[in-house]
Order: sequence, then structure tokens, then C-alpha cells
Amino acid sequence: MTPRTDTRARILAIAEGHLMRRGYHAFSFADIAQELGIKPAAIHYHFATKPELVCAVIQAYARRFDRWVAAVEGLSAADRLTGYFEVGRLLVSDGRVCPLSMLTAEQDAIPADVVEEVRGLHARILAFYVDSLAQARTVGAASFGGSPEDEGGMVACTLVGAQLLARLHGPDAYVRVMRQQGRALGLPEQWSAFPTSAWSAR
Amino acid sequence: MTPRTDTRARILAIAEGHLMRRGYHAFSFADIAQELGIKPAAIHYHFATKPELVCAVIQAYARRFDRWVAAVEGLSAADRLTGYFEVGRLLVSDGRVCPLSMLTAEQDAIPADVVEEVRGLHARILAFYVDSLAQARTVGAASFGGSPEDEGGMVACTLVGAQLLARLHGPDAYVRVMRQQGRALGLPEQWSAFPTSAWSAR
DNA sequence: CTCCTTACTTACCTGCAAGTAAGTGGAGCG
DNA sequence: CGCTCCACTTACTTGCAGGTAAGTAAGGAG
Repeated sequence: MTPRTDTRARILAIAEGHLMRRGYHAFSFADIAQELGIKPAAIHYHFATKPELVCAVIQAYARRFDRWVAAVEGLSAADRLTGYFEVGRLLVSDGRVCPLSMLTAEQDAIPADVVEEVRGLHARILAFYVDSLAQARTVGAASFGGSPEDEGGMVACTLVGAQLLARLHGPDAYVRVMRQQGRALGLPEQWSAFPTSAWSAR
Repeated sequence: MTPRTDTRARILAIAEGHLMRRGYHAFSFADIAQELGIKPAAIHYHFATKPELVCAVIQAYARRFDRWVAAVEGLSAADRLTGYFEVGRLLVSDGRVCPLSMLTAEQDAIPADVVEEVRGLHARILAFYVDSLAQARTVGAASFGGSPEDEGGMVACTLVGAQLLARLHGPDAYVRVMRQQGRALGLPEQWSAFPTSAWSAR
């Protein structure tokens, strides 16, 4: 058995899939090892503990989010918002949800350093919402009462809830909810599709 | 040790607390037993398996929800809606979330019959939203675009997300989000407080 | 007073999880 | 050609989970 060179990256990818589909407690090193064709103990060579692995997964996800935000910087605020709603749809269609959505539910049952990582991810996503919503409102592309901070917090909750509840009734439920959220914000009915391709990009 | 007569009810109550605070996988029969001062195996006398226990917890919660809906039947639709938002706050202040919020996240990691129970709870809560929203709009106490079904689905997602994310930043985060949701719906700023007392009632 | 039922306890089993320690085969370098 | 390091495997430990089977103390019914 000749050793591979990309095992660490593969572990991360597989762990991410499990984390976004089933949550922290519902996957084991054995699951990852089996999918990779190696032994469970080999995971420990790359990641000492499970919290360490999961933290790395969340950090990688956060970096991907940052790259996506950078990639859509040139778009209008409304397109950025609807674009992110579409990214969420992409995940849900694949049976996944954002780690933020998944792990907030488990937070009293996962290690503190993982929770801290989730908190960091939430802050990034929230900042994106607040910024985009504020900008969209000033150019008249969106309307809402209260502060962008309050509205951003609400939109974040809606998306988290939509991702989780969609898994009870299928991806269409997510689309209906986020379309309704778009309508409530006065966003255009036509959603920007470009940003989803920017997501998958490495 | 003289046997108690209310052990079954106590198990349900303690299990409910753990389920709403930590989720399905993060509590064990041993936790419940220790809190009750009995041995873990004794739980099996009252509930054969963990899925059976959790199903019973959710059913009891659903019945409580039904009683609450019946208790607030005489209130205006707007008061019923803000009243339920307040019930959610009551839970969050106690470190809890609705089992619906908790278990939707875990649904790929829990037994199918438990998921079915969650689905049933979701249907009840959704029906309450849809009904109240439709009525509130017809009397001019709320305004939103689209169908009451779509709006109800969205409000359900917002509340689920608010309950979960509130645990990252404290109960105030929940209040801010749901106040913003109330504002978006055009509900009165003053929220009905009566319904929370109707919740705790047996 | 005895029997039966209720509500447990004690003792145990199985399975799986994370994690550890020591050993190993091949690739590359000197 | 031999050494060394990387990327594992093998074999193991610990711990806890849900679940089972048999035994038992207390209380009520007859």
C-alpha cells in the first residue's frame, strides 16, 4: 500500500461532508477511514483529536466563505444577498447545511473550542449580511425597518432555520422560505446565479 | 427504598430538559437516573428504548402546545403570534429550545420514528402560524406578501434559527431577532404577556 | 398470612467511540 | 547500500452507551 500525499485534504473533505450532513456526534473516525480505505487510527496521524479535526473543517469552511465574499465583491448588494441564498440552496440540494446551522444546535454537546470556531463563523456571515443589507437599502434595492444589524441577525436566523427544516420536507421547502424572505426584503424576483459557481471554486 | 409512583412522569420531565438543552445524543439514561436517584436500568422498566422515551417526550410537548393553542384561542391573532414568540423567549431564557428546533438539526442521526414525531410537531406549529397570520392579515393587524403558508413557513424558520443562534449570544439575541420579525410583520410593539403563563400551566 | 404485582437493583453483555503505542514498508537522500 | 522519515497498520486500552436477565423489597388483595 503506497502512501498517498493528499490524505489530510481528503480527510478534511470527508469530515466536512459528514459534519454538514449529520453533525458532530453522528460520524466517527471509522466512517472517514472506511471511505478513505485506511484504518481509523491513521486519522490521528493527521489530526490528533476529533475537536482538532472539526475545528480545521470549520476554519476551511470559513476561508471558503471569505473567498466567496471576495469573489462577489463586484456584484450589487441585492445580487450578493440572493446569491448567498442560492449557495445555501446548493448545499441543501446536496443534503448539506452550513456548519453554522448544524453546530449551533449541538453547542452544549461539543467541545468549547469547536463552539468558539462556530462563533467566529457566525460573526463573518453576520457581517456579510449586515453590510449587504445596509448597502442594498441605501441604493433602494431592499427595504426593511430597524437597523441593518437587527435585520441581518434575523435573516441569518431564517437561513439557518430554512436549511434545517428543509431536511424535513426537501430542498423545495428551503427555496420557498428564502423566496419569501427575499419578497419580505423587496429583493428582485430574479436571483443571481453566478455566485454559486464562485462557491465551488477552489 | 420505597418505590415512587410518579417516576415515569419524572423521567419524562428530566428527559425533556436534556433533550431541549443538549439534544438527542448528548444525554444518556445514566444522566436521567442520577438526577432521579435511581439506577440506569430502571429507566427501561418505564421506557423500553431511548427512541421510545424521546417519542413520548415529543408527544407530551406536542400536547402541551395544543393546550396552549386552545388556551389562547380567544386572543387576537396578533396577540397569539407575539404570545408564542414570548413562549419561545421563556424557553430560551431557561437555556432550552423547542424540540423541533433541536431535533431538526440531528435528523440524519436519530431513529426514523423520532423524526416522524418531529415532523408531526412541525405540522402543528406550522398550522398555528399559518392560521394566525392569515387571520391577522385579514383584520389588518399584520402585513406580508405572498401566501400565509409561505409566510408561516418563513416565520417558523426564523424562530427555529433564533432559538438556536440565541444560545451563542444569550437570550437577548433571540428577543432582538423576534422583535425584528414582529416589526417586519407590522405587529404591535407591545407584546402579549398572558400566553406565557398559559404555557407553564399543566 | 400468603401471593402477586409494582418498581425497582445488581450484574452483566455487546458494541462502538476516541485515543495510544509500537511496529512496518516504501521513497528519497547521502 | 544503508539510513531516515513519512504515512501509515496492528493491536491495544479505556470508557460509556443502550440494553438484558435475574433477583428482590414493599405494598395491596384475597
